[in-house]
Amino acid sequence: MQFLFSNGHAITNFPVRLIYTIQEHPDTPEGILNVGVGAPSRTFRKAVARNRVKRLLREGYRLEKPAFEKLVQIKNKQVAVFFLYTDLNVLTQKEIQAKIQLLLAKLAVKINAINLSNEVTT
RNA sequence: CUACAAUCCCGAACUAUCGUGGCAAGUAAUUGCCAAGGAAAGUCUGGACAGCAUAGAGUAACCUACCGGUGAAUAGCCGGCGUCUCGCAAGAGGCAGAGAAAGUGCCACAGAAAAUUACUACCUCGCAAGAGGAAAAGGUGAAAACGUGAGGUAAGAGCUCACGGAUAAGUUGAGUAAUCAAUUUAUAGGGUAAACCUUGGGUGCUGUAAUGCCACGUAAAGGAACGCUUGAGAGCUACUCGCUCGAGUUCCAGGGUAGGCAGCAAGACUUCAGCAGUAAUGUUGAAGCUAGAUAAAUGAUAGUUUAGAAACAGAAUCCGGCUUACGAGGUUUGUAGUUAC
RNA sequence: CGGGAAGUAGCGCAGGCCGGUAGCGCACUUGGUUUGGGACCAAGGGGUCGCAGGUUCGAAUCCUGUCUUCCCGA
Repeated sequence: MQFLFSNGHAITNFPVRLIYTIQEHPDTPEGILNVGVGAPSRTFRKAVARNRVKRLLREGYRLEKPAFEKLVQIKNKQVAVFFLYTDLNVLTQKEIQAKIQLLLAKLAVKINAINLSNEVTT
């Protein structure tokens, strides 16, 4: 967690903010994908609202998961991703899903780019 | 009928697809079962449970305050007594409901005076100034030394008497008791104890990140101060005395770890029915097993039912109570308005 | 899970222990000063003390409950 937040890069599609790190797969039995979701207690004071936002983010990721997971597997990377919700107004499930889809597409582009540059240097 | 306030009930169900946490079975794939609330909230309280302490004395601090019952316990609940407010009444609601006759303090402004009072007025003496008596009348104030009438007196006064009211103590009767009724005696002291305080009763301290066990790792090194029987420091948990232990203690800079298991889910348990009790509640029988995570689990989509599905809101050791928040519909009660008879 | 503090004028704070008159600074309004503005001088307006209930003759102050905000320990 600490490594992710201090060294990770961020992409924002308001109000969803995605923080990520990409590393070579270390050949450990740990998973290749580590995912978390968060809603700050400073914006959402009530526990019910925090849970609601986290569930929506989780659901949105779940629906977009299969394609993204396949890509990471092919490229043989270890990716850590954290979704943060930064606005007070809660959007509907469909809007959040669309935003997450866009974010993951951007991230996929970055993963491909890293792979290419690595191939060039080697 | 409408609006508002209070009161109690309820806090959606089902199907399909995908997904989350736990438990059980299985080598595994997988399958089956269970999965937030009436307040889970606030943390205002009472306990359970756990650890530490448990020679003693004194002081302080805190809590509590009509009676009986209930219950593990309580500042809860039920019933009663007293008292206050509202009301014509019936009745409804509130009460921190011991002591002001142990002591100290305070009572703005007004008023002569705010507690052993005397301005005007009254009476006696005196030409007057003044001295003495008395506390009825006036006015001020939230509050001015029991109220009415008669006697009495220089004028007056519970000074005396009659009736009535208040407080305290005693006796008799009713009641488990608080208390009530009757009666006798005494008293005349204004309020404030949610001012200090006094009296009766009670209270060890800390909290599940408690606590126990397992695993892993470092620095058992360095610097400073005090001390080693001429006693540093520690314990008896706020303090003092006293008692006991006692050779290390405290600080600085720096280093290491931040994992797991138990605690932790069958209980003052839930539902239904009977019985006892005015009630709170108790008891008997039957049936049931009903969350257990550790960044922290219940969601998404589509459809059906329904008059409607919208509010407040998410367990973290567990129970009892209190308080606060809350949609729609319904129950009961009150207030206001309108319409009809 | 446990402990504590605050709420008073548009803003920042006193007053609270020991009850009776709510005040200070900045800001605001008016007037003066200046050619004009700022600064300065003088005068003035504005709050019923977070909310509800109680004690008292009387409550910002005392007591109880409640709401909101903030801080601390592990």
